[in-house]
Amino acid sequence: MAKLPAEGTQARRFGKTRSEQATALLEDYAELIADLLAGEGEARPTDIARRFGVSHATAIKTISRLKRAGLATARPYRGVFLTEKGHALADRVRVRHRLVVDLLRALGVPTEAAEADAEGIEHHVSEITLKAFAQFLKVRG
Amino acid sequence: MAKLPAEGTQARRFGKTRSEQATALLEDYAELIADLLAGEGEARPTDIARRFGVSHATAIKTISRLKRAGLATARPYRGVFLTEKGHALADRVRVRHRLVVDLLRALGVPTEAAEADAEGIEHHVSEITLKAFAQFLKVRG
DNA sequence: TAGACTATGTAGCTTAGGCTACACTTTGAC
DNA sequence: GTCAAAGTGTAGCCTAAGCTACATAGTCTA
Repeated sequence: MAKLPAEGTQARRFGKTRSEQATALLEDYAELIADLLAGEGEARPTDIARRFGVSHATAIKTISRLKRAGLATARPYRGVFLTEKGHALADRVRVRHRLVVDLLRALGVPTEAAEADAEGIEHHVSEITLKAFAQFLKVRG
Repeated sequence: MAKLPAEGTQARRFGKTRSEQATALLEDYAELIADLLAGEGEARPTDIARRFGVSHATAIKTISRLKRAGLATARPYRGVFLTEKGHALADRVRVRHRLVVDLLRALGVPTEAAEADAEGIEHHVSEITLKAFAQFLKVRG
């Protein structure tokens, strides 16, 4: 913020409302599930929970939200799968993640830190900023 | 994420836990309150609510959390003030925000978008990444 | 000084994301 | 085929962040 918007400007670009934060989590889940499906052939709640460092109950609850959002399907004891919409989201997220990590590394951030920070940053990068990142990486080689 | 951590790696660098998100909001509040105090001489709940685009009730509740966290003081109908700790936090946040915005602009992101994205990004930038940003800006002039 | 308007505060509801505790399936080893 | 271990699911709790509705306090003007 730093600069006070003039009276009445109705500043609204603040700290990512609840729903935006919720979306970020669904994005992470979609991405991880896609990775698990690609790498292991299946995505089980317990694995998901372990990777995120949360309890399996928490993972299951979030998976329910994924289902409600039309991003995933799951049958009891049969693992989680992504819908077409879920796969599309995962793909977009993966690309974006890659770009953010590459940019950070290009700026001299060590790989470890770049990967870690990208997890948080990526959800807040707009399309226009993403374009700028890509352009910078291209020009800079 | 993209790369699956080897079995047992206990990947934990994920989507900013609840408490980290909560911290981000307190940071935003501290920064805004500091701005209001500096610019207007006082920080009233209604102004804070308006700037964040939330109801005054929500703002008051968050102000209570600031108090509990030892970042602010407030007496009924007498506005909000920052403790020393709160001021220190606000200063750190301001510096970090500036750096992120400057970096984005240096990468070619338009000012508007840079300001907007920085609001979300800044809370996820580690010290080491911040250093890299500063270094890049210095070198690049 | 009385009202009226604005600001402030409180209560109670919702959703999200976390947890633990407990119950029920599957699976794999005898 | 049984049984134990591992995985899965459910219930119920907590905090945070949002809301609306309502009640109370300050302030300003006629």
